[in-house]
Amino acid sequence: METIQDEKLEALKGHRLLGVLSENARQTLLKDSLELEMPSGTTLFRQGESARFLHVVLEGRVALIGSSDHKDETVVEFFREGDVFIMPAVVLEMPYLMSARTVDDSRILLIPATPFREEVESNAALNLAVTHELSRHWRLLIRQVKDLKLRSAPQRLGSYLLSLADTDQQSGVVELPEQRGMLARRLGMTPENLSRAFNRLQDSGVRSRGRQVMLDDIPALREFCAYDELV
Amino acid sequence: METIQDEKLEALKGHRLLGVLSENARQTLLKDSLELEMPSGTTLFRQGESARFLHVVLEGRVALIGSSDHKDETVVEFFREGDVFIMPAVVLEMPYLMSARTVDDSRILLIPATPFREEVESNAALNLAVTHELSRHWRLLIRQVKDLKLRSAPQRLGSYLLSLADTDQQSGVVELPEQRGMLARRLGMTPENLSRAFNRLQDSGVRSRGRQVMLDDIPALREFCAYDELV
DNA sequence: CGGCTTATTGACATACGTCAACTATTGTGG
DNA sequence: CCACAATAGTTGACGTATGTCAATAAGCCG
Repeated sequence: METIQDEKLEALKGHRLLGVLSENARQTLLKDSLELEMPSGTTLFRQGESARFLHVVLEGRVALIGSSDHKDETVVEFFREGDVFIMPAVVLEMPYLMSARTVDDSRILLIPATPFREEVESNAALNLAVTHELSRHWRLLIRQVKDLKLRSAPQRLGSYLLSLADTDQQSGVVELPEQRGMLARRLGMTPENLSRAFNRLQDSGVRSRGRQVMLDDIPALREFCAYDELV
Repeated sequence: METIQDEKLEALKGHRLLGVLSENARQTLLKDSLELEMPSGTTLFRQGESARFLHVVLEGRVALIGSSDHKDETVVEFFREGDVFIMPAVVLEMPYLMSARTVDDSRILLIPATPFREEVESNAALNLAVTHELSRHWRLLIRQVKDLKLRSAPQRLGSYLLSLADTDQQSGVVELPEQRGMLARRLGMTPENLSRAFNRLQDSGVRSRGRQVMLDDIPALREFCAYDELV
């Protein structure tokens, strides 16, 4: 836990959100920010806590985890390097709806909620960037809801694989960015069922070895998944 | 199809989003807006079309409908009087991810996308209101994703009923705002399964006659649903 | 009142979850 | 670098929730 360094500040210049700030504003905003370096599996905050920090993934990977009765858990979404998460809770000063846990060794930037909120309120450029970011996030979730309601487990897996691939090609290789168990929960199924989903996709030219997944017939896979081009 | 009248403009003064505009700005923005009055079942736009209008429900009720292969359809969300929908597509100038259909006789205000976007970019108060609205919408969807991934069909129905009720009370009566078939799709199940979900909830004190639903034991229902207070 | 739509019920099919055993992979200390 | 433990993933057997189809019943509207 340390205050953010100048050189690291530099790297944020090109950031979707923080990059729109002036050098000065960025410095002021980040003055009280923290940078945490933590191993895979660390819990950053828990569902129900009040939103004290806006989080930015500097390195690594984070899962947002929803739980109902303290027993069942699911992964709502992953965020990776450069992604900002939990902004709606920060903007609305509401408690987190989910917990967050690193799924890789990660560096996370924590920006205190209040100064961030104040900056959004007074800085039009930042506010506009926030609007765009929130809009993108909304559309990601919409796709997920449609996925859950309209597609079977193997189709959800196939769509996910396609989202990692260059779908203009006939074939390709993708690398799973997360462990299968986590991926299963993100896709709304059990690890066992994820295995079976991989098996079912063999007919559509999907082979996997470790984290490498070979897509030998992308058109067939798209057909099978009723894959939806809209982004 | 007619240009919006002055008296109707008046009613928007108290609106979450449009109410933050100055009289002048509101007039300018709404000058080219349209007000449609249409029966239940009208399609407002289709998934994949480019976003030409921001939509505001003045009266009635609208369903956002997601479809995959032109055969299967689901309801992603309902919007009611006062709600604004499809803002992310408008802000990002992206195609709609869903279709929209009235589920009641409705009056809808259509605000042309480009002037709205320009107003957001130049008007800090509006932009801030947009940020709040997007944040609220995000959190609604998060709750839905958690629902779909963590709860059974009867639990989802129960949670939905609780969201309509005053949960501080011991019991209450709620009115279903939509037809059961539509509600079933919103909750991610078939109409047949919705019927069965109602039956299963009888043990938790739920009786329904027509659109009236009596909740006789709200604490028991909350317990059964693992209902989540976070809003 | 009759005809149309919507909701319910029953019988059945299927997808998915669960549990347990087994296998593969990863990480660690000798 | 190996051996072994710990963890993660797979497979099979089985149970359950939910979807499907068809028949019936209930609302709704002219």
